Amino acid sequence: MENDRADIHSKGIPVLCRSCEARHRGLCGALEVDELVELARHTRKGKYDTGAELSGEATPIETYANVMHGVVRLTKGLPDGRQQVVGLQFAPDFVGRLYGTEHLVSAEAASDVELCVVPRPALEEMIKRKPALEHRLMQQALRELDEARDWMLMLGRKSAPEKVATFLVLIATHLDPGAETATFELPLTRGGMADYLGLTIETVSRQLTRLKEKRLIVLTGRRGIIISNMDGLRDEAG
Amino acid sequence: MENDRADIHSKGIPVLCRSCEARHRGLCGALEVDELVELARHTRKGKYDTGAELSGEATPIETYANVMHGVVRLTKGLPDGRQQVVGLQFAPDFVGRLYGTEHLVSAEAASDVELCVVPRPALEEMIKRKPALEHRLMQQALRELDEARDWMLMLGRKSAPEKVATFLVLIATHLDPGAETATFELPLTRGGMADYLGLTIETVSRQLTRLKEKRLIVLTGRRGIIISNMDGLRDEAG
DNA sequence: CGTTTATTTGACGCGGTTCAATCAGTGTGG
DNA sequence: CCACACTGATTGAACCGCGTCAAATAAACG
Repeated sequence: MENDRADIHSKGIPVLCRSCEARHRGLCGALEVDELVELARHTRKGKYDTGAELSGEATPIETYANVMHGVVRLTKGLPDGRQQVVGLQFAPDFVGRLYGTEHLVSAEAASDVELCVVPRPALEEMIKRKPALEHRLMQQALRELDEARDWMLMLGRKSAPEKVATFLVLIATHLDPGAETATFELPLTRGGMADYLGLTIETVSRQLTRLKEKRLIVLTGRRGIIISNMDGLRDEAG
Repeated sequence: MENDRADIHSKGIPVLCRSCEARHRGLCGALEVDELVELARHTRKGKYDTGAELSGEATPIETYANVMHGVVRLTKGLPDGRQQVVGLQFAPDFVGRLYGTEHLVSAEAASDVELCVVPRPALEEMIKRKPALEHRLMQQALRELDEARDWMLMLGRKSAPEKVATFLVLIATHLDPGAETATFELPLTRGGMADYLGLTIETVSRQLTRLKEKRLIVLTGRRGIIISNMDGLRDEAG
């Protein structure tokens, strides 16, 4: 219903695109209706269960995608199995290394995920004809670079307590900027957080109980969390 | 002389641009001669001594720049003084956060540096008229993002010995890919390396002497280094 | 040369990993 | 509906890598 109202002038918009955030805030917002139709001829919707691997490190790039729903986790691994999360992509983010020949990261579904998948040549050809597309992708790439650098500061210089607090503030801010309190489900398991923060599962767990004992957060079940004192948490984040 | 030969068909090319790498491998390679002339009307050459601050964190962005000579170090800091290097820019890299409102990193001259400085509006306006410019900048942004993610893996998951070895291999590869031996000056002090690797000066120093005792490298004076066994070093890098 | 600054080296302690055991939540089959 | 297994999370104890503090050494510079 809500969507119908919003799309009242949307005659001709592909069904697939009707409820896709990428059309508004994401990549496809740069397209006119006829261009959207053309691009949509090449795209398909892909559903993936939690944990599914979307693309492996060092495999050839055949498709790009937009996240329609869920969270995609980008990781890099060392030969001995150690791994590091290097990116989290939410709707309507673009996923894939534009102009690359092979994947430099592995992408997996951190939750149940829906993607809008487009073959590499189709998108690249459209970009050539439509610089505004590249402009959008540029904006996202620059934003990701900003995030990556914040993240590097955290990985290189923050202590374990600071890292965990930083992570919680980050997620909470992502959901509702400026709130003093927040209740939500963590998008990652303890192991996922550990890989994100460059810590071990045990250390993450210990830091969470420490914050709990300080009454800054409440842990509800496996994934649930209530941040009861955001400012206090921000102090912990350093 | 060499340059004259290369520029034999370069009638009309601005003096400033004659010997600039950015014209060939960098940003300005996307421009026709007349466009180059136009852009050059807005640019100025800036010289900075080692250690000079080019732009501070959280200051407004008024100019962009291309590195003509030397190395620019990008860092982020924590309130208490801890800092982390988040990027190293060599000629002919572009420096500055395109479309940003304020600097998110601090930029300083890691060596004596020459920049080609262009005011923000001049470049942004030219980009609008010339999508190929944005394409070049996109390529660099994506490359930097790739590097940033490698770096995150290193910061988050590698041990101090691995970090130092990784750094040496990286620099050596940058200078001469595929060589089994290399002699060069380190582009950073011990402190610089520490900030890059997320370590302390002392740890960096200890790891270097450890590699020296393993006969993988030879240290000559303060900055000089000879890598005598690149493969051995690669093993150490994990 | 003497001074200054960068680097090396040593001693020590803490933070975070490792290894191991327990606990809690979720699902399954009897 | 409960017993059981399974996976993820917590907790504890021991270890050790790296940071911290302090002192010695070496290189650069006037």
